[in-house]
Amino acid sequence: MRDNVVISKATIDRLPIYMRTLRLVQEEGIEIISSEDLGRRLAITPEQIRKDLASFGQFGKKGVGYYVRELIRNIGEILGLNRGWNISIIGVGHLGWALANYPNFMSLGFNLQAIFDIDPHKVGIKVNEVEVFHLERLQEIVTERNIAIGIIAVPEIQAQVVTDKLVEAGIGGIWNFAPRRIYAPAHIKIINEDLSVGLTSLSYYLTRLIKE
Amino acid sequence: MRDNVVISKATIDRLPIYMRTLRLVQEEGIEIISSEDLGRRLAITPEQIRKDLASFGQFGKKGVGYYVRELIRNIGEILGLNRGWNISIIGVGHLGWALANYPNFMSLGFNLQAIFDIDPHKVGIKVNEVEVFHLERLQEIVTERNIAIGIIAVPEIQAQVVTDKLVEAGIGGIWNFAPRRIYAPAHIKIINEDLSVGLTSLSYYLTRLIKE
DNA sequence: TAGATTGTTAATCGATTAACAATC
DNA sequence: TAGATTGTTAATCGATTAACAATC
Repeated sequence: MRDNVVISKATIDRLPIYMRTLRLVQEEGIEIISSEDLGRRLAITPEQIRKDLASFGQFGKKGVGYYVRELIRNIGEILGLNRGWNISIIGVGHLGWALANYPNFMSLGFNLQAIFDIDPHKVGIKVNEVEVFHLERLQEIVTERNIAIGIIAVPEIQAQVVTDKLVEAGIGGIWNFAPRRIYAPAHIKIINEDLSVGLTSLSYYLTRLIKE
Repeated sequence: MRDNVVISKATIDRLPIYMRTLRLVQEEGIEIISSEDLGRRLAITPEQIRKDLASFGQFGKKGVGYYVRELIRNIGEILGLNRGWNISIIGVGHLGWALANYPNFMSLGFNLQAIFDIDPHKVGIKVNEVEVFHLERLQEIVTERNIAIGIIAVPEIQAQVVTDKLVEAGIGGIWNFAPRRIYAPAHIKIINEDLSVGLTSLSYYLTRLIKE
């Protein structure tokens, strides 16, 4: 990455989309793609794509385009997907269960190492071949298995307690599905995934579409 | 809303967050709140909150603040949550199952009216008291029950076929969980919820945190 | 009335789009 | 070489922040 250039969150959020599409492109046997063609597939302007990529380096060839294989490798490198992050899910409710079975995480380079819950009926079972541990053992397992990311899938009311435990256990980042703000020290990166926002904004747009 | 003022997507996406927090505030028995106090709870600047709200009308009282009850009603009105939208889920995999059991939708004013799948083992069962119908009956049930929103929770490969059926059935909006772009006529509102984006961007930030 | 807080206008900041020189 | 397409700089657009008059 270029020195002292801050990359916008908007750019970071587009990189996974580029990655996903480039993989499809690769499966189609296409070896070189222009920003024009990629943009058409993504409904993103070619200028935007070139700008995003150029903020990390020169990945394309003028007059030619981008080598798909190489670009996938480069974006993977930028996103740190080749690091094989170990992750864990806290909470085996419906959502935790679904996340544990989400097929795309592994193909992106994440390894689900452990699941935690406090329900004695759940502790000890396996979900998608991953063991469910009692939350008491969080610190121990996180250290032992070098887990960097905690996914919070517990009820809202327990989200902060779990956050505190994750921080104490030395986690680096949290992906929070509880619909509330959680507090953690500044060096912990938090991504909030509030499912009610999407549906509610849909309601907003439909109201306007149908009213007018 | 003020005439010919386009409201930014960023503003729309903050309204559900305001709503959620105002409800908590209300439960605490607080009747009046200033943009300052609300901002502190949300980690959003008070100016931002006032600007967002002011784009829809004058909901506050100068020198006083916002009446919580009234503001909740007003935001609900703006978002169209009082319309009692009928919604449906397509696909009873792990994710569809989790969404059918998501507790927050109903409290936001959405009624899950039907679930669809093609698996004969799933057709006829009930998930969270809602019946699973065969996808063949989509058109019929959508019309009959006045369903406005379809939630796509099918595998990637089937997302476009399901989209086409939803459009044909006369749905107004689609909430898409399949990690790919779906195509629909311009009058259909689509919200994409790509779960891999959040985790991948977390990987990006951790890479930088841990490297430097 | 005095203090507090909104709503709005102006200033700043950031992100996207346009244009084009560089070059494969 | 001629055509194509990147990478980068400049122009535009949009969103956030600052400032303050209005007023409860």
